[in-house]
Amino acid sequence: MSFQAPKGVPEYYPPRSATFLAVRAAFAEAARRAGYAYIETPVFEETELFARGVGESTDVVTKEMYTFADRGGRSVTLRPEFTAGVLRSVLEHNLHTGQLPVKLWTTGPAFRYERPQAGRYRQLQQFDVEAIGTEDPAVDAETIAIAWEGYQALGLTRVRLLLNTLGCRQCRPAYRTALQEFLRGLDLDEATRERIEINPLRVLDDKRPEVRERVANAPLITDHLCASCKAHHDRVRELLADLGIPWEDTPRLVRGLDYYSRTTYEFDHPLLGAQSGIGGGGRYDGLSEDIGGPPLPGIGFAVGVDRIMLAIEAEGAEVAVPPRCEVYGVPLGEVAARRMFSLVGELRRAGVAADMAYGGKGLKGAMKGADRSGAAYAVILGERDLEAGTAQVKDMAGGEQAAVPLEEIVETLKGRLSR
RNA sequence: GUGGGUGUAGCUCAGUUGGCAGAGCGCCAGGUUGUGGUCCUGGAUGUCGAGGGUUCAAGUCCCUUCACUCACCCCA
Repeated sequence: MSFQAPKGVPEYYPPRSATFLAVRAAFAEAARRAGYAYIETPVFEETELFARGVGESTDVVTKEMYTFADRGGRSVTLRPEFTAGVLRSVLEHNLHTGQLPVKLWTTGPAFRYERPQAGRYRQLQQFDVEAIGTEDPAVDAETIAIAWEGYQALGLTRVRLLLNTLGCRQCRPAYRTALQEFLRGLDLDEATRERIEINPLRVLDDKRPEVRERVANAPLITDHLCASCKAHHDRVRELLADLGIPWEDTPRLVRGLDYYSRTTYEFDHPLLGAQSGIGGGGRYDGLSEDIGGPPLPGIGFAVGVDRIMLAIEAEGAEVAVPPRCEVYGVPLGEVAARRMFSLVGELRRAGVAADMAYGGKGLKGAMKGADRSGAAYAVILGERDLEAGTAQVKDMAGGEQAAVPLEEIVETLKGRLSR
């Protein structure tokens, strides 16, 4: 076969795909319980939305977007993240004119044209939560708690929450100037010197040891916060403490998208290698105005489903998945196969996960299928059984087998499975 | 965009100074014609990534190319 999946696009197929769905379900359940409703937004949007929403100076916009002209000549872009599209949809459909905050979740693929590596893909799967229309720090803590609950539900024990604040339009400019003045005095390479002028905060986040050393004494945002940002940040931390969620104050944590303000956070996993961020989010109080909307504060996060899969596998966490098959039918001969087909249908309508051997397999092959299906029970139906009006119900784990009248099979199996 | 590593069976990988293409797992069949797993026996499957070169002879050496992968950068 000469075709292969596009570069940097992970695929999930059985049995791993069951875990993929379970990851989404764990976060969806946490969001639902917190009063968040589902929103479905487009996978692509007008290019301009992302350019203005994500920020012209970000790497995501300048070199990572999947942008193309459609047949009508419009420039469209596959979403590199969710927030801009969700906010656009909220504004377009006037969801913000009702009671606030508007609390939403969504999930699906996002796209960034990057060189792939472990945990970094060109098509990445995210689970996204947004709370739009309030500055209440309780909602900052609530979104963090939803992500935290998701990780807990999946059995992940090594997740770290890194917390920071980036200040607001009042206090950040002065800090930014102070930081730039400090950084300009350092001996740094060309690319880094350019970043000092474009986005100086990101220099703090550099991974190279020699750079880390040089910026060790850089001024920190936490020393330059205005009174309201400081109060906001303190309250978020108090509420996290109330919920029993542990965090690490990380004053150097910077996020790559321009719209963040005040609360920013990242979830990190120590077993993942270079791409260790398994989720991240923050407040975006100016974003609505950036894309032409009214003043409308918001906060949200996205978690990376691909990286969570890697974290689950790295930790060896056992994620519960629903059974694929509880009862497996083993028919012998064509007449029995036809009867078995309707019996399997009855079982399914009764809520039992049921499958059967197809293709006229022999007993041995069909039993092998029963074994591999993971079913707790096999139902064997041959000519002798048909004549007697019964089928053999076999307990796959113990091996015991007994004849059960065909009319009683569904009830018998439902009873045994519920134990 | 920059740098490193790796391409051999469905999967994970051995393959010596250049000399018959291999193992484990998986798959199929039989042992057991109405019974799976465990066990035993047997079997099938290869463009050695691709193209070119050196050589009596290339999986092995040389060149080119493609793919995958890890890291920088950046981010979920």
